[in-house]
Amino acid sequence: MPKDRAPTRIQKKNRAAILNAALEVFSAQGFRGATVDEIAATAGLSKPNLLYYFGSKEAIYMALLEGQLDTWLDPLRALDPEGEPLEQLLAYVRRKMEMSRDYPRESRLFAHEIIQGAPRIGPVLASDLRALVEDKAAVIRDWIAQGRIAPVHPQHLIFSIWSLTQHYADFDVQVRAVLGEEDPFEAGPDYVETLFRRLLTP
Amino acid sequence: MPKDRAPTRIQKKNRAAILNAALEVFSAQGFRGATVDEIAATAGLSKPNLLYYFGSKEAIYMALLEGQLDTWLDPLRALDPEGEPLEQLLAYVRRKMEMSRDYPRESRLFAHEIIQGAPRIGPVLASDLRALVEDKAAVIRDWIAQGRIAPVHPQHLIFSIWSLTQHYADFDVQVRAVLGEEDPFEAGPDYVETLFRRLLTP
DNA sequence: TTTTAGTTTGACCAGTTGGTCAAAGCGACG
DNA sequence: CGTCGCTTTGACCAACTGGTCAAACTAAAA
Repeated sequence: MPKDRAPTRIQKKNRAAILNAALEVFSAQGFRGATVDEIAATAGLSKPNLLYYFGSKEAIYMALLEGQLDTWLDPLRALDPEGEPLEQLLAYVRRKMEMSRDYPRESRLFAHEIIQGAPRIGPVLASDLRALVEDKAAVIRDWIAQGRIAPVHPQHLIFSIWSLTQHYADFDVQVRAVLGEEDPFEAGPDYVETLFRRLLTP
Repeated sequence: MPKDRAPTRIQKKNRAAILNAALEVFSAQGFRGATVDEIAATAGLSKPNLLYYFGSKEAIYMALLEGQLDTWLDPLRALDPEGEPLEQLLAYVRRKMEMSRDYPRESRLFAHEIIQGAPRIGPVLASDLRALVEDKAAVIRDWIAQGRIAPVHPQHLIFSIWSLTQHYADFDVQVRAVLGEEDPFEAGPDYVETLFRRLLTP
């Protein structure tokens, strides 16, 4: 393993390649379904070489999850208490929908982890995620109190945004199987936006 | 393995125990994460004994998926073209919500399978599921044409019902982590029903 | 061109896992 | 009670998997 100096050019390149390969494999197979060999092959490295950069399968997985967590949470963080309520919420919905379209692997990575009971990321959910959601829920409650959006349960509103948007990434095969030729992202974003507009318009 | 006669009393009991144990384990760990040993232990049998009833891990899994598929689809099948549109759709939503509360393991079993790209159940999705959804989509289109519910994309409507309701089963840990003490099924069903009522009321 | 630090790999290992098999155990019927 | 077919299991195996290690190799500083 490299010293704790500034990372080499090679280190940067290989770490990035490994994390990308790991995202590919973990998001498709889950933690247990993935093999170190497959990740190494996808990254174009030998297994021992991969383990030279990340000490264990677990270490790769954790680095990946942690690295992706912010990307995951940023759109919600961006919800602006000072903005126009409906516009803010619909922007969040739209952003999540784009992420499902453009970064489905990231979504599936978390989906795998959470369905299995979040054995590794559970604590973060109960602390960071919960705090963030509570914070934004307060904002939503204010908006409701001011009569600027229709009254809804804030947390469940957020759940519904997550579930509706991430469904298009996590259950992609099913969605496509049902739609056949039609691209899910043709009518999907409009449908979802309309849904929340009708729900939230006072 | 037993002959092809009528199943013995013991056969019935053990097959049922195995399928229940398999549901427990597969729904928590996914196909690859589950081990035959663990399923056998959960069922209270030795591994060779379990494999006496189901020839392979794959066979248990397939039997489980196929056996559960109807339970899975029945609520949608029950959507009555002759009924009152909004009432029919909300009844479907309510039913799915109850299933998420009462049978979360079944929901997670399918969630695992589909997130991984439906490697074993894919064909069924593209044939049976697609046909059923197309059938019900036609009914919904009629209702819309008659002005009895608001105009929405029928398939995406169905996706949204699936995603919203199943979210409470599949992402249970996350939902509970965010809500803390509050039971998800306290406000959840009302929230979801309101959402669809506002969306669909013409 | 040395030297040194960082990089890569073939060979190997121990634990796990799906699956087999012969032999022993057991229930029910004549 | 004895037999016959279903049931159960201990012992075992081959393949796979995460991880180790010493030795070979390479980039780049001295």
